Amino acid sequence: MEDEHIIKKTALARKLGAFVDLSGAELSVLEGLHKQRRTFVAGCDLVRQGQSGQSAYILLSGWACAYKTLVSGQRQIVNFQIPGDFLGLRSVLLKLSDHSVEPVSDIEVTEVLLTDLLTAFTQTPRLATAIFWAVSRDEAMIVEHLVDIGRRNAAERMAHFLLELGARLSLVGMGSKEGYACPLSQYMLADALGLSSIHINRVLRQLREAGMVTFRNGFVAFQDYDQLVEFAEFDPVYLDQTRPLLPLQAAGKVHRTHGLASRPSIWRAHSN
Amino acid sequence: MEDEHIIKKTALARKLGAFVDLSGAELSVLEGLHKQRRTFVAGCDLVRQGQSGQSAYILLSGWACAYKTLVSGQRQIVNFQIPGDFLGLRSVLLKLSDHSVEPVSDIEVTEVLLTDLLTAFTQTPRLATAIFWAVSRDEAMIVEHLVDIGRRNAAERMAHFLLELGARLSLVGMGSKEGYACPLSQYMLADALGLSSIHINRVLRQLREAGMVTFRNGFVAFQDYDQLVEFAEFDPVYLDQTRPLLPLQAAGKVHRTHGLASRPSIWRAHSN
DNA sequence: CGTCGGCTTGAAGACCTTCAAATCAGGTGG
DNA sequence: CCACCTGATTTGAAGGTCTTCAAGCCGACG
Repeated sequence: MEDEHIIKKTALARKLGAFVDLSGAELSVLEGLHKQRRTFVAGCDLVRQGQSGQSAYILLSGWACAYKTLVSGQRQIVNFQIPGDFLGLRSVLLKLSDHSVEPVSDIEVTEVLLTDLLTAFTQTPRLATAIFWAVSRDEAMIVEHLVDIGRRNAAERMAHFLLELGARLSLVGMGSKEGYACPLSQYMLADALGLSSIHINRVLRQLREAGMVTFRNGFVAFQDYDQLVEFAEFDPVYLDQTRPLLPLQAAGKVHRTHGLASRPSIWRAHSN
Repeated sequence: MEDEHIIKKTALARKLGAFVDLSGAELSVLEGLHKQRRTFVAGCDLVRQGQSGQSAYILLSGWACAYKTLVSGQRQIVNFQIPGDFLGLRSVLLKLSDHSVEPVSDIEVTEVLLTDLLTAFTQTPRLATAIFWAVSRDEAMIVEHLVDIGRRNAAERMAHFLLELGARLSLVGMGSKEGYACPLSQYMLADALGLSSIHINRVLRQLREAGMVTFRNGFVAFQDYDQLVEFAEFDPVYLDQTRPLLPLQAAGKVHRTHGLASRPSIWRAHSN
């Protein structure tokens, strides 16, 4: 149990460690943020859209997702959280939470209080910076998700999504270039990617038959990682993981995008 | 000129004032964040995707947008900024900026330094909270944008978008329930809403002929505000403006969503 | 052994895109 | 002053991507 505790702590610390090396003192302040430990069952919301006074959590084990529902009953999954991620952080400052958070599998979390967070910021500036970085990175992932849905077709979208998850999981030691365990159903993928579950199924088959990636029995297996990266135009800069966590051969190629934004805007005009 | 300066300052202060009443001392710290004042011409990027060491700004006048470009040359506009909004805040903590920021019209900004921001946080906790709120609200808008693109059809998406802009502009005194001046071209709307510019045109006509809203000659005119709100399922909670800034008759109706998320998850299962 | 949730497949149709081209307003130079 | 040019808007027609409807399959579980 104590041993397990140490392992859990590593997820967030390891993630933040990718940004700054944290001292022992900073690590113990980080540890101090973890208050009450709680468990939630899959499908039972932690945070509810439209309610006030929600609290934030740090995810220790399992997967969760943030989503919004429309009056029509449709829902859109905004992002998925894996161990080491914050849950519901945005909703603590809004009078009413703008979204819900639901465990995908059974999860363990620790509650984190806004006041503790604010005092920690004044005490340990480097930790504060690291947490700001984590929040910015979360936002960058939502933005990339927006690009996914707005400008990529179903297959590219799926490919990009699976690659991003792989990269994130690798950072906390839960995945590799080979693949990872993934508890998501095709219905969840549909709600996340803005597609119908039927089309999700077809797209997965398409990627499998193309020999790029297989998603079956709760496991994502990359068959041709590099081809998939090229197909999805996956450029992990927005994940801000300096040293390529997956030792990519294609590292040089992957970064070809960087100069692109400095093209004169003529290049973009009237593109659609 | 000095008079103009006071007016500009009000945009951010007025926005934050919607969340907490700021004291004179806090307002002067806020004022102290404004460093060098700069001007940018429409179409000339302030922040460039893939570059490092970017700075953040506060927008004083004019409109800007944040966007990402794909290697295929397509682009996705993530959000639009109006006076009182931060520009490029997310990119200051990431080693490489994940997005670009471009002025839609000629704009005036003040640069804001990360170090100033951090020290201001330790000095004036209430101001810190107000700025966290503003950042959370910006994120909530991006999330709602994600829902727009993922789960609403073209007409609903456009309607929702125009209503959100109206609500935001009203908060800084640049719009009302009647309408507002809007410098966006149909190409920009297309890049923002994940549609083709041709379809944008058709959808605008559709909404105009339905008697709900007219967008012509750089001006958005709401013809039937309430009908548009209902059509778009526009629920401004995520903008977190407690007192309804536009005095809606439909206020009671608009908030009917709140209880929705507490439905058992059976209601959502297999919805698509 | 029957049922239930999740996955798979087919066929028809809706929504949106692409291609193509016309109109219109503003600005520029002859 | 007017012809010309450029960029933004508008409209039509054909086609593709994805959705919806419908139904069969499979493994898990009581």
